[in-house]
Amino acid sequence: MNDVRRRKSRLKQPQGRVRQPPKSRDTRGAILRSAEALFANQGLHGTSIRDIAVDAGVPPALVLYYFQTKDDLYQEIFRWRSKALGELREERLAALLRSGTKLDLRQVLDAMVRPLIELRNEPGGVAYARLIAREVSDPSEASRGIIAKTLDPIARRFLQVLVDAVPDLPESKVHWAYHFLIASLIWLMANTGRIQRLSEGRCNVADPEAVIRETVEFFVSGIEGLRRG
Amino acid sequence: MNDVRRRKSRLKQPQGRVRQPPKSRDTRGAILRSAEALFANQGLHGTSIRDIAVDAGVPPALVLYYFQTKDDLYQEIFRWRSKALGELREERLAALLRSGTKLDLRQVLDAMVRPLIELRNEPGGVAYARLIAREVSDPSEASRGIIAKTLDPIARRFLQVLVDAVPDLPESKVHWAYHFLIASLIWLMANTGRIQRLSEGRCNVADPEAVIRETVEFFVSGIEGLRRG
DNA sequence: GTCTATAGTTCGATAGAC
DNA sequence: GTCTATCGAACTATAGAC
Repeated sequence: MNDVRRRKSRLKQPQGRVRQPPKSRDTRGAILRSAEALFANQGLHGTSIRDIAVDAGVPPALVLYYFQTKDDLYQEIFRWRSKALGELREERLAALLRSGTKLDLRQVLDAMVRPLIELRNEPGGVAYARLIAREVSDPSEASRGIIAKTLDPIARRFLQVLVDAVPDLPESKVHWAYHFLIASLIWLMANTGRIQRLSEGRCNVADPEAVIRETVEFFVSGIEGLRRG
Repeated sequence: MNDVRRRKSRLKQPQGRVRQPPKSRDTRGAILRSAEALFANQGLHGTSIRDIAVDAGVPPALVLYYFQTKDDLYQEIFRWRSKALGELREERLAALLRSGTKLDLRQVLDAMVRPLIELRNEPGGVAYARLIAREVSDPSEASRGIIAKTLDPIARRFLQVLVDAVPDLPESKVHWAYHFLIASLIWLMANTGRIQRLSEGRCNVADPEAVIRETVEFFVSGIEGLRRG
């Protein structure tokens, strides 16, 4: 008894103490951040617990003290990160729906694109974006269910808003356009350096505003073009 | 002496025999095909030599008899497959340039899209497409150099043809459009099932002709739309 | 909470019989 | 060419001292 498995209690941190000392050197956070960066760049199977421990500056056993298994750690990164991003995206979507009956295509696309591209402006955001891109592109991700839980619900709602924003276009066309946009966002989030390499600087991938502008502009153009027939 | 490392000689197969018997049960090919499928679905690090051996129905030692290391096997898949695909794409590109001075945007995009989507029509093509998508999306692929060697050269030439086909559009806009198209192709090649899931059948991903038609149509629309300003 | 030490497994790769 | 057997290293995870 006194089972090792009950670790949910640690979610409310110091627990037996009302006020923690100078900030006890956030070990759990350090592990999460190291894991995120390494998983993003080398993948789940390409990263060992030792890699993470070394990067975080802790012994390997401590990694499994905070997160019971490697897979739990992997999942926890998404639980940890997806909350803020999900809420931001919900907010943008709600703002769209609040703004009256007339849905502006450009605004819809901006609301879809901006939160994902602006991930890079926050610490660790580049790694998290890359991790999402990796997970959503992995044919074997279904068993983990991360995408189905964190991304699919809001994706469906954006998709519906997009359909409503272009009522005179057949639904299937809107769906295709949506998936081309999703693909482009994933590609931008993976950010492997190939765009920079092939475009030889003509595409300023480093500037988030430029990326958002070009992306929205192109997909507005594509969708509006389909409307005109 | 009698070094184990000189295996290049096996590239010209039976070697000491002018005519092989009934077709000696192509072991090397079976290993390549199993490896391709497993690497495509589970990744390089997610697949073990034992996995491959079991799938191919041979003992693990035989895998490393034909391919000296796991990484060599991985590389060899691309050397083996990329030849035919590369030549097909070169052909399409050459046909474009032969057809006179006036480059038709729709034909250029078709030449880019079709060979990659039609990969699925050949045996093992789905797995190879998925493998390309995985490799090109991996931030750590640079060390292997596979993309730089097999994909980048022809990508640059298609990019140039596309620029020439839309002379009245700023180069940077053409580059952005090109990368959005590449992203969409990668996403279609990865084929994780998410398009099918989110579109609930409205996008017929299973039909190659439909995929090509929708893709070319949308990107023609996007690029033509930008021209009109 | 943090650490050392290590159990138990699986890995890539090799040796050598046939 | 094909096989069995196995080495040494790396892996995930656990035990237990502090």
